[in-house]
Amino acid sequence: MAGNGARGVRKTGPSIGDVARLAGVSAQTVSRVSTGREVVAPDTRERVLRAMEQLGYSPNRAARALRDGRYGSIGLLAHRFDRTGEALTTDAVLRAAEEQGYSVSLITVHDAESDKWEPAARRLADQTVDGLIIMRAEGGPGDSFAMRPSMPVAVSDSRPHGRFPRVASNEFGSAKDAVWHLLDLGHRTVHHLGGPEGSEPARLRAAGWRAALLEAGIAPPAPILGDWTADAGHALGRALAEDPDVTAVFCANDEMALGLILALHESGKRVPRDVSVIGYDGIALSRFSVPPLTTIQQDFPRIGAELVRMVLSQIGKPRPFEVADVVVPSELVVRGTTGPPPER
Amino acid sequence: MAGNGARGVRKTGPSIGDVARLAGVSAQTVSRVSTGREVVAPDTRERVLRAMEQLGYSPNRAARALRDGRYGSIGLLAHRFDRTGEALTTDAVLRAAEEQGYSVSLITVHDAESDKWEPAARRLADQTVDGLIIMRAEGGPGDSFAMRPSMPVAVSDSRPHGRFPRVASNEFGSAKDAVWHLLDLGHRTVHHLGGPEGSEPARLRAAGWRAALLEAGIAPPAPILGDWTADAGHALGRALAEDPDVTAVFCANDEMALGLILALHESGKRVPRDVSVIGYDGIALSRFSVPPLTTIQQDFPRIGAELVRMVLSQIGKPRPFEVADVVVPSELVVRGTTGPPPER
DNA sequence: CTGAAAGCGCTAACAG
DNA sequence: CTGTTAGCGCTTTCAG
Repeated sequence: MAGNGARGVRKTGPSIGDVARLAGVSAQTVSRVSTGREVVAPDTRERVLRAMEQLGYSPNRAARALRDGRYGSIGLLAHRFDRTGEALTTDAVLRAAEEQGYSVSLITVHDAESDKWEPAARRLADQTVDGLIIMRAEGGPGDSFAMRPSMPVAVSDSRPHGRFPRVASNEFGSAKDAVWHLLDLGHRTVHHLGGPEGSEPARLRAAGWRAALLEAGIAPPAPILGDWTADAGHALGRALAEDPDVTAVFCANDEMALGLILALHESGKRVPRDVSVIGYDGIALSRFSVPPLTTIQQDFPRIGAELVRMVLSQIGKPRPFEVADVVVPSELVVRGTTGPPPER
Repeated sequence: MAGNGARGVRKTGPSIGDVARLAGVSAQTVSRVSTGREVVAPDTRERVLRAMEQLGYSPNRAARALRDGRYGSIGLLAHRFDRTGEALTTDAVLRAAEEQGYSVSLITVHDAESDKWEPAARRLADQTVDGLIIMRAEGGPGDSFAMRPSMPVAVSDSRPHGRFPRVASNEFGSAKDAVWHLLDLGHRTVHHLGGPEGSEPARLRAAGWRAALLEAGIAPPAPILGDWTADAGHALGRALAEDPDVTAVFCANDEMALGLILALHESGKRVPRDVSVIGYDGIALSRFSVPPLTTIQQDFPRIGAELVRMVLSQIGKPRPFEVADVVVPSELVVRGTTGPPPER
């Protein structure tokens, strides 16, 4: 037979046609049973179900996606998924997505350098997703961020480009609250153990810290910048621990705060008697450090839910989307690592 | 025109045909440029690329998946993704998968009850994945676990059903090592703060604890069972903290250990002077507790990589698969929470 | 209530 | 080097 084409095509498993053949009906009838969207005679239905069972049939989702023009899946993009903030947001996104019948695909961008974002975005546009959530996009996405133009996007914790709707928490205000809490306790200044350059949350938290000090008429000391890890908090914390002027430190996240606390202990300083420490995020373990950590509690479940809502609300709608940002409140939780400064 | 069919079909974006039309070539030539698997004349190539750029074309993956019979994606199934162990494994799986050109789809089973596993599995068989990794499958999958028969599966930390290849760490042996470390320090017995019933890792860790005590001729005290959270460790730890016979506790994970340590502090007990504590997992924060936690360090990156390797090695191969289990070593890391028992 | 046809977008094979 | 053809599996429309 000449030019019969389509050689090399691979079959996945039993198809709707196989079931139809076995049940002695047409493929459409199998489809009707499968989707349940149309009426089928009870005995026909039975026969089809038995055939499905027997063959271990399950519908081919690629075919369905091709036909429907949608995948039923959203992509979640981040540098990594093993840090607490990302893990909590991921879990929340997953739950919210599943509630809406969507699955979640993970995509990493290995490096914070913005040149690496473009290939990632290209891979992404290729991805089998109907929408995209960009989580904690440090260093990116830059303006070169190429994206399938019709792809719905929601962004968390990133620089506003005016291009994508964002979910953010009131980091600036919460950071100010944290610093004011320390000033109200009587500290003459507050040091800052910040997040890395290029990170938008790090920038906002530092800005809030600086603003509170300036409001109080205090010249902000030079901040120390870490990479969010407890390791960095510990290593950089040594310098802070040796400095007798340091009586209060506002940290950009809980992990660094916990690293700092260990460094303080190793230097013979007591928390909070000698030095007060505040973290940021409210990770589960912050409640169980010794003493329990005073921190800014973020509402990760709500952040995840809002991100999903934002992306899904864009699907099928024509651009321009409504790009209103959503602010999810976060608030200071005073626990055991903050107190008045030591008496001179 | 009669019976022309296919109404209601949705287009996703610019297709290969649109590009072909604009560039004045055939669809196949566009495909050739897109895949790069065949030679195309340089000027034709240029024209096609320009057309792609202009239309914002990116290939429709559903169509490609349908044709190729593969999705380029693996599914990762768990109860939750926000706990440290899961988050670390997830991150490792993602990296390993990406290295092999696969993306990762997350699927949750909300409840540990095994009746909930079946719908999840059904959803899964439907999923656009070429293989499946089941991570920390507490309470399941039971024998009723229905699965597309040809679906490659790898399982972590679960009961061996002899049906799926597994990646496991030597939990029994490591737990024994931990308990022997405490006995060697002079403790007369070791208590156990265990994981929930129905969890295979919890069962193995408890078994190792029991075995070590029996080897030493000590009758194991009744274990206390928690749900892996620091909260549980803290709440259940109160009883342990009040019991004067308790001088050493082996905990089934780090979070519970940290909760217990806080409870001990609140009762005025010092760690390790009054009570020694060992955790399990080696989460990042275990190094930074005060004092740093003695624990069993798991090699999460390697576990993730092995899981991916196992699943991918099955793809395209006929059953029965080689179902050899892989054991990833874990080992005791002695830090600051263990010491000799207090003198009487 | 059921069957036939058609096409979503892609690419392997073949024929120029 | 490029075009034609066919079909992966599914579901909507139309005709019976």
